[in-house]
Order: sequence, then C-alpha cells, then structure tokens
Amino acid sequence: MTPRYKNENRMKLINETRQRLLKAAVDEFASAGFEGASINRITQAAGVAVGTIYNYFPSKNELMLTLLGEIGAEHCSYIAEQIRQENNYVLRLKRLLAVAFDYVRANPNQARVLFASMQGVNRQFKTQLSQIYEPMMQLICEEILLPGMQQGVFQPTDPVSTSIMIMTFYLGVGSTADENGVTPLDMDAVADFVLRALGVNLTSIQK
Amino acid sequence: MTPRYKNENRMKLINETRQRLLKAAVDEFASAGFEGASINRITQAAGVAVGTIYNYFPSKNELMLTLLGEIGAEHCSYIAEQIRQENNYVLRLKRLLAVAFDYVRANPNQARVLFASMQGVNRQFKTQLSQIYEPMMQLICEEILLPGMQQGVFQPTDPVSTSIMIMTFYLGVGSTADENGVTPLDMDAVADFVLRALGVNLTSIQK
Amino acid sequence: MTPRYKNENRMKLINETRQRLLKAAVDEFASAGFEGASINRITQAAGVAVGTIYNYFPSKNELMLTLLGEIGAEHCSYIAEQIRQENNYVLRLKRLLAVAFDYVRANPNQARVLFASMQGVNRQFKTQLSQIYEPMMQLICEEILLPGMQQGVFQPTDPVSTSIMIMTFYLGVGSTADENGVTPLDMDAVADFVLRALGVNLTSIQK
Amino acid sequence: MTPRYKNENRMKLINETRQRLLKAAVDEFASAGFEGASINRITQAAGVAVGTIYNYFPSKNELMLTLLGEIGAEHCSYIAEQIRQENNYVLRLKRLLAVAFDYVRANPNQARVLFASMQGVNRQFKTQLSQIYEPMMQLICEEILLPGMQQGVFQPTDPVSTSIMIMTFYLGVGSTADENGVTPLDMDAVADFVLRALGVNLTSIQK
DNA sequence: GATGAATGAGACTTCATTCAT
DNA sequence: AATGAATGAAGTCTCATTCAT
Repeated sequence: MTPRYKNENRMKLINETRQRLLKAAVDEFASAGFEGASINRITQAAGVAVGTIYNYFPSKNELMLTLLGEIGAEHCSYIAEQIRQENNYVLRLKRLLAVAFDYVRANPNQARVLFASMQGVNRQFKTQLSQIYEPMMQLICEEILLPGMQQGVFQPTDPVSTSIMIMTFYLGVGSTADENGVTPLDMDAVADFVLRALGVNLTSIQK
Repeated sequence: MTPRYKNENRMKLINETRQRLLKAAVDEFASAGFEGASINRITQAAGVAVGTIYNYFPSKNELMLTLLGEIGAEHCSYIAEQIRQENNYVLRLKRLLAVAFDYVRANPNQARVLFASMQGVNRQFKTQLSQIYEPMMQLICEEILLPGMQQGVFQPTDPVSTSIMIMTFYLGVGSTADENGVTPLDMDAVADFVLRALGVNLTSIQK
Repeated sequence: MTPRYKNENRMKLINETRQRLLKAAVDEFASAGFEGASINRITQAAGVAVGTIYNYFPSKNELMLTLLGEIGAEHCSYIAEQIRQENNYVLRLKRLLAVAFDYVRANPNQARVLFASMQGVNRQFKTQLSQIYEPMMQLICEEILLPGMQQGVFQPTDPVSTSIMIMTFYLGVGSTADENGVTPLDMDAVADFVLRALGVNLTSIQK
Repeated sequence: MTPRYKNENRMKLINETRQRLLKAAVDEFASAGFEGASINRITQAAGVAVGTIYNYFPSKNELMLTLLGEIGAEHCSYIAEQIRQENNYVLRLKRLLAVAFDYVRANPNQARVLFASMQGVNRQFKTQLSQIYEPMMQLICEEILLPGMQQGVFQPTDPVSTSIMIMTFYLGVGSTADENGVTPLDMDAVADFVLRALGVNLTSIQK
C-alpha cells in the first residue's frame, strides 16, 4: 500500500529543493544576518512557496543550525583532506592558511555566515560552531603542532591554547574579506606571521 | 532672560538621559544583535518613553552608528593613553594586549557590540568601525612597530599588514570572551605568540 | 475476477483506518476544539499520511459532522437500550442519569466533543446535534415522562419543555467533567434533584 | 517633564478605544469561538489598526481572559444586586432565573462567550470562569439556599452540590439561546422545575 | 487507497517610527 | 524635551487542502 521506496526521480527533486533552500538561506544570512534574514525572501529566492521551507526545516533557528552544521562540516573535512596531503608540518600549516584564503574566495557567503556566527551574539550558534570546529582544532593540535614540536620544527608551547590562537587568527583573517572574498592581507605575510609565532626559522626554509 | 543655573540643570538631565539610552542600547545590542534589538526594550531599560529616544537619535541605525563611534573612540583613546605610558616597544605591545583583555573584562557588552559589528554582516557598521579604529592602526604601526623595527627589537616586516594582523588578532581574541568577559586564552600565552611573530627573542627579556 | 477474500481483507483494513482516523479526530477535537484542531496532528496520531484523511472525509468540517453523527447516534442508542431494560419510570429516569455519568467516565473525549459542540458557537454543529439527539428527546418524553405522568408517578407538566430541561441538565452535568471524566457532582444528589423536580415523592421509593 | 496627570479628554478617548476593542472581541468570539476568532477582524471591527490592540492586551489569550473577567464580574454583580432586592427566598430564586433570561436576551453575545467558555475545551478559561463565578455560587448557597432551608421553605439538601446544580442548570438554559437571545424554554416552566427540585410546595405560593 | 511535498492564505505578534498632547 | 497610543508593514509559522506519484 505504502510505496516501499521512493521513486528515484522524486527523491532527486526533493533533494534539489532542499539544496536550493539551503543555498538561498546562506545568501540571505550572509547579506542580512540571522535576525535580519527573512524566510519570505529565502523561499522566494529558492523559487518555492513560503510554507515549503517548513517541510524541510522546522524553524528559522533550526534552519540556521542545520546550515551551520552542514557547511561547517564540509569546510572542516575539506581542510583536513587538503592538509593531510602534505607531510611536512611547516607546509601543513602554510597550507592550512592557504586553504582558508581559498575557501573564503570560493565561498564568500558561506564564509561570512560561518564567521559572523562564530563572532556574533547568538550563544546557541556559537556553541554549535565550536562543536563543529572541534575536529579542526584537534587536527591543528594533534596533526600539526604536537608532531611538529616533537620534530623540533616548532618551538614547544601549550598546544591547546596555541591551537585556539591559530583558529582565532584563521577566523579573524577570514572575517576581513569583503563580499567578493577579497582580503586586504597578503597570504604569505600571514603565513610568515604565524610561522614565526611558532618559532619556525623562516630563513632556513625555502618558501 | 532664562536663568543660567536652570539651563545648566536642564542640560545635565538631558545628558543623563542620553547616557542612559546609550547604555541601554549597548546592553540590548549586545544581547540581541542589531537586527534583533528592540527600541521598545531599549527605552524601557532606560526608563523613558518610546518616543523620547527619537529626540536624541533620528533612527535605530543612527543610534548604532553614534554608539559605535562613541564607544569605539573611547576604547581607542584609552588604549593610546595606556600605551604611551610605556617607552619600551616590546612592553608597549604587551600592554596593548593586556589592555585589550582588561577592556573586555571591564566592558563585556561594549566589547561584544564592537567585535560583533566589526565582523558582522552590516557594511555600514564595518566601514564606520574601520574609520574609528584607524587611529589605533596608526598607533600600532607608527608608535610601536616602526620604531621597534628601527631599534631592532622587531624583525623588519611590512608594518601596515602586520598592524592589520595584530588588530585582527586583537579582535579575534576579544571575540572569544563570554558574556562575563572571560576568555579561554591566557594573556601571557597570547603575548608570547604575538611577540614571537614579531621576531622578539623572548628569552632575552624579563617578562 | 478479484478473489472475494482479498476484497474482504481490503475492506477490513480500510475500515480500520477509518476508525483510527475517527478516534484520533475525537482526541484532537477534545483537546483543541474544532477550530484549534489540526488535520496534520490527527493524521499523525492515526499513523497515516496527511492526504489519506481526504480519502475518507472531504473536509475538516465534514469530518466533524460525520464524527458528531456517529458518536451521537451511538450514545443515543446505548442510552435507549439501557433504559428500556427498566420498566419502572422513576428508575428509568435514574438510569438515564446513571448512564450519562457512566458514559462520560468511559468516553471523556467523546463526551467533551459532544458537549462542547452542543454548547459551542458553531451553528451547523448545534443543528446537527439537535437532530441527532431528537430520538433521545422523544425517548425521554414518550417513554419516560408521558407514561410516568399517566401512571401518576410524575406530576403533570408540559412534557416537551420538561424533556428539554432534563436534556439541558444532563448536558450541563456532563460538561462539568474534567479530562478524566470525573465530575464534582454526586450522582444520587443529581438524581434526587431531578426526581423532586418531577414531583416524585422520594420518601416513598426505595433507593 | 512628565505630564503629571493625563488630559481628561485623552483618557476618555483611550478608554473608548479599549471599550470598542472589548466589544468587538465579544462579538468575534461569540461568532467564531476563541480559536476561530481573528485579531485582524476584531481590530477592523473596532476601527483601529492591527497593532493597536497590543497596546491594550498583550495577547489574544490575555484579551480573552480580561474579557471573561470583566463581563463575568459585571454579570455576577448585576445578578447579586437584583437578587438582594428581594427578601423572600423563593422569589429570590425565581428572580435569579428571570435575571438569567434577561441577561441572555439583553447581551446574547456576552452570554454566548461566557457559556461557550464555561463548557468549552480550554482549561485556562474554565478555571478563570470558575473563579469569577465563585461569588455567585456563594450567593446561591448562602443567601438563598441555606437561609431558605432554615426557614423551611426549601427541603434540606447539601447546599453546595445543590448550588452547583442550580448553576449548571442556569448555564445550560442560557446555552440553549440562539444568536438573538431567544430560548425554546418558558421561564415559568424553568422556575417551577427548579423550585420543585428544591421541595417548594408550588401550590402554596402565588406565582 | 496511500503518500507527503507543495501551496499560499491567513494566523498572531513585533517592530520602528510618528505625532498630538 | 517627554509621552505613549496609533500605525500598518513585515515578521515567522500553521493551516486545510491538492495532486502527481
């Protein structure tokens, strides 16, 4: 009686609608902030009726949380993947920063939503993001700083608070980007700044 | 014709009302964000009627801009004053960070409004803040970095982008504070991080 | 061509779904009222898809009318059956009240829907219920009051308006029940009240 | 600075608006029920903008509670006043019923809202009304039934549950009224019914 | 017959702002 | 300058109902 499995085509359409909604939500949140965002505008941009969005997300708040979760996780896993392709810890750190710049340029709206939420006023969103970026913190700590210190390429410091500072810096730099993803900072200058902070002797490595 | 003392008293009352409104606005913006803030709640918290606020600020937007201007300028001049009491450039930088932490602890709501606006989504507020923090950028650049480099205590780098990075870091660290102004970062660790990034030989200075 | 047993099975399932829907509707109407009731919640409680209910009832309004018709008729025929088992007219009346109490206790939600509709604001529902309770009015009038008056156990009064008053009282007492079907009134006190109103000499009958 | 007392004219206008809103709300609740009522329609009927009603009542729910409180109290005090003009307890009871009929005829919408709330589905409204009608219950109990029993004009019964039954009957009869306040019941028949229920020997009093 | 995504009207409520007092 | 009632647009969300599958 009940269709045992959904028609594939139907499933695809539904998923497309969901993606259109998320995309429209990112754009709206990026340009108006969470409180200033309008569900009406989001659905209009996604080309569906107002009510439709509530078939996918139970509330504006949940929409935001879902969105933060999905783009945050995507962001993290992309970074992890990129970094692990590099074995040298100094280069891993440089790549971390490079990827940050790339990401912001490639997805300026996503980045704006992430960064603004991270440094915004809503405690729930901040908590959600801390949890999502937890693996990235661990990555920095355990797959860059700790082994790098053991190898002696980084000066010994408290790895946890150093990770927080790197993350903080990463997000801060990301936040300086304008709506096209362009920042006033030169990537190499940023990398040198951080590497020096970690005690890397820059003259001894080829850039 | 009007007695002077009466005018003075009147002016004082008016100024007090204005301050109460600004204070209430800071609290509201800190807890709800700009878009989420309510003029009704602000006036209620300030103990005046809704209409009264429009005698002082022509709109919610102007209220925010004025507020950012005033607390931003106060913040900057306080920092400048503190820093100039120190002659050693390394200690100037340490004091800059110390003052940042102090400020956030002492004025958590002001700090939240400033940082959230700086990294938020509203272009107008960002522009306003960049202008306001311009003197602080110059301070870092011309009264810390440049003379420090000339003295040889800082490694030579592009002073402008280094100033931006320090500011960015400063704001980022400030943003990690919770509603009581407490951050997960230890101030000394932060100072060491930045000083190393500037090429200061930490072992050669007494902390 | 279609095997009969398959049809039978199908019919049974369909009827079960219908019953589940009606049951869920009673519960929803009882707890939220007609206007506050939600088709979504009803179908969810019944374990079917939203659309399914429209295969059984053309609209929310028709669902209510059908429901009132079915439970009202059931209520009436149950009362009639119980009463006719008694030959003494005084005892018939006592049993009428006893059955009312029993019914409310056994089916608090059905009772709530019936009573709230009867005394509610929707004219269509009131009309529907008057028609449904017409046989009960006739029962009271022709099978209790009139013969009782002829026998001299009830004082002569206008039987029609007395029937209405008894019904009114019956419904009023039912409406005092809480969600568990418990009323603040003692059944014997109620019975005595009504019997005295009908002129029965209570001291002359064994209770 | 603050106007010490409101301009009288202004106060009158504000009160008029409040009364118009309450009147419109009674009419809307009477014709659509609480859940079906529309704030938009109420404000339109009252001739004010939608938002205005929220300057007077914080929510639809509170509007209803206020309304029930005000018209319920008015109803009770009117009844009390009428009844106390009569010294004979039998006549007091007759007047109670007469006043009920009068009230329903004179204020059919108010009565409908009261009765529908009393017997409706919303627990909060029922509780509110029980509290409001508490003085009326006491009136019946202590100023009619108890002294009447002491005088021997009423048969001795439990005065509390008898009061509840009289109230129940009162409300039930009121609920039979149509939108013009006309009921199918004759007032004298109703009075006789209740008086007999209280053991009054009707043949001995001049009606 | 069963499904549930889509619809868009309409629900309540909040909002910044105005203006007569 | 201070008041706060009035405004009506716009907010989020729920709703009964439809219909392609």
